[in-house]
Amino acid sequence: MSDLLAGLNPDQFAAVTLPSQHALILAGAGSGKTRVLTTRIAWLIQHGQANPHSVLAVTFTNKAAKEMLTRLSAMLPINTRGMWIGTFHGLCNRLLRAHYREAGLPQLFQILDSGDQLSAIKRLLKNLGVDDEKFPPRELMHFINSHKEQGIRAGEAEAWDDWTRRRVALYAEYEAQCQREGVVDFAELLLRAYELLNRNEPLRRHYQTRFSHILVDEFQDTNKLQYAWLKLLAGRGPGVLPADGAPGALGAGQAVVFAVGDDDQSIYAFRGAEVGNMRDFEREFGVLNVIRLEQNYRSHGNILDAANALIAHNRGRLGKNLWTDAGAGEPIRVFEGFTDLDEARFIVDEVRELIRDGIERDQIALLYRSNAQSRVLEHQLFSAGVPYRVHGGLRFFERQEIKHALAYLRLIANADDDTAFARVVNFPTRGIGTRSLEALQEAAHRANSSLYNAAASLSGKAGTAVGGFIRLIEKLRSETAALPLPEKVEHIIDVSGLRQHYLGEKEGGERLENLSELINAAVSFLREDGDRTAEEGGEVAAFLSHASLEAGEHQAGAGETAIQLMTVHAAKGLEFDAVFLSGLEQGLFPHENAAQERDGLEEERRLMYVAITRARKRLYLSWAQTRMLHGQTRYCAPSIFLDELPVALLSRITPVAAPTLAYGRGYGAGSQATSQTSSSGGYGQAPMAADAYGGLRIGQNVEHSRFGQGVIVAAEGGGNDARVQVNFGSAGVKWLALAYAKLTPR
DNA sequence: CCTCCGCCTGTTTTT
DNA sequence: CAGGCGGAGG
Repeated sequence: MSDLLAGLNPDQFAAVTLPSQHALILAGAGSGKTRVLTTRIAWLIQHGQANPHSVLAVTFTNKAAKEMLTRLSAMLPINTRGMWIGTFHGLCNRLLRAHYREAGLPQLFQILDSGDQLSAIKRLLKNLGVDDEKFPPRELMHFINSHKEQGIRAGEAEAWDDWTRRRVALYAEYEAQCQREGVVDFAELLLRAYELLNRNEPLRRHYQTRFSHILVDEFQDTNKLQYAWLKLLAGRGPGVLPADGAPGALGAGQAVVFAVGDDDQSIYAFRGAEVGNMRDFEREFGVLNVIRLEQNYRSHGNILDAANALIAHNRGRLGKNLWTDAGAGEPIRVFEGFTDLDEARFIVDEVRELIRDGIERDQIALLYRSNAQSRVLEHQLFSAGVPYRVHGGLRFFERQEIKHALAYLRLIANADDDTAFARVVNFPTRGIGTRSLEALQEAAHRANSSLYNAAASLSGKAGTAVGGFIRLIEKLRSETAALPLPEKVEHIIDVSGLRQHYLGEKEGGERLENLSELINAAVSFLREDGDRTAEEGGEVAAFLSHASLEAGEHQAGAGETAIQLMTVHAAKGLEFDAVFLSGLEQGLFPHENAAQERDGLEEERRLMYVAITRARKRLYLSWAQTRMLHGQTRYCAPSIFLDELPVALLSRITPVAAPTLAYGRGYGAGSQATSQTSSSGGYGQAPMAADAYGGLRIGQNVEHSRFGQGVIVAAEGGGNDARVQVNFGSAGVKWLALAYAKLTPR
């Protein structure tokens, strides 16, 4: 226990052992952030400055929270259960479950994930007869969520035009619908918890007194509401500032806030994150201690130098320069492909080479800006027989068969949950079509009741299909009432007809497996989080929260080790021995849509910074002169980010064209870097890649989409600047840059 | 009620 | 190019 601090560098040591004052830790990529955070908690407890009960630590992802708990229990012989360590959403859920009455919610309120929220909005628009052309559900959802994330209720929202006035009205209707159904969306979870504490003084006092230390991970990703929530809990909210207000002074019922973040890794502005919270925090809390963790334990020097040089182009940074004593390492390899296919082939060739050299497959990552780019890479990996795993995409608890099964569970727990009702009232089909559903909606709307209640009172008449459904739900409710959770789930899958339905489906095999997996998930939930069930209103409610709040990434990906494919966003927080970053083209990375946004380019640059700093030993950057996008060929210029990297750190390993072409030399801009070329043959110095530019050479007949047939008469330049002179006969003689013009050999 | 066809629209994503 | 969604037809 006493060696808690062993092995910490001076800055880490200083951060961990800070006196009980607000602190901001600027933790660079790979600087041991999580370690500092957890050791700080352990140190506070060990030194009697806090007890486990009085610590609140908040993260953004379940993974980070879990990691913190694991490390903490390895450091201290304490029971981490019951400690308030979790995600913003998880902790708010906990708060609302404990005080559901005060928060104005039913005990078994359900959490809507984004898919549920979208269907709830669609249903609302339909009920109100609103034209969804004029009010696209997705847009409305964004409108509502961004208001909630700013802490703005429908009643307080500003409207400056008719359209917005209407949207505000719909926001209000949506709030009413959720309230009636007893459901809460993600943003609502935070806003409700905030309002609960803000309005209920005794409760606020209670928690302010209870938590003496608040620790925040990834502070740069907090939005306005999350920051306000933190201020409230820390006793810094409106009306609770100490009378003297001295900087850094702590009044009674105030907590010490220890915030860890990296402004250079702020990549979620598009969903409301405010980097400005870091500056505000420093000012509003009178932070006396700002500590920079700049020693990087992850990457070799060249990689770090590149990252530093790149991010230096951003303005208004808090300032930080990463360094390492690991040595310069290899140069960064830059590859320029003729097409996206060339690029993918190169990457897969290199990957195989790395594997042959003994690098573990799961230590190799293929990163890209947008998901659409994974396709070519996947195709090449597949043909080469290299096992790979794509991150992102559909998660376990988001699969339709899982959502269906859970909807039955939800409906049994809370009959007012119209989202759940609408999802399964006719699934598996039981003859309840659009007509009957519309009648139900109508009746429910008129009686201001839930669909379920409307259905129950309507179906009294005859042996209708709707009546059958109601009886099914009643039957399920009574039959499963006494069963433990996993058996409940199993019984529901059987009796609802879901199993039968998927048995009869051609492609139903995987879905059936997933349904069995759901039963397993219920078993392991009870085993791992069984202690949560009491405070959250029983097994079912706790399991349903778990399903909504933890999408269940861990369910997939077991088995053999594989190459990791993911977006740069998804790679944040991870590290790999070798990283390939592809698609470094203007319009793709930086993405063209970013240009429209305020400081969009800077956010893209931070994204690039995140990508670079994922690599430990080897980093590849690549781009393609032409790329298939949306079904047509795009001519691409290299990303400006490539120009922002010091040439001396780079080694160009672009295929050299046939010797007959003049531009076949001089790619290695960095002199000593050039000597270290790719380990796989075929690229680099040897002139063997004659067809790398599609077999172009002087005298070659080519075709151009606008100028028609022609013949290459001269060539000059290299890399991005490679140009050829083509005689198009009647269309004239033209110089064409290979980076832009598409020439097909004939 | 289900299925098929054609249109349309394509960032990033955790909770 | 592709997948998702909505409308029309069986």
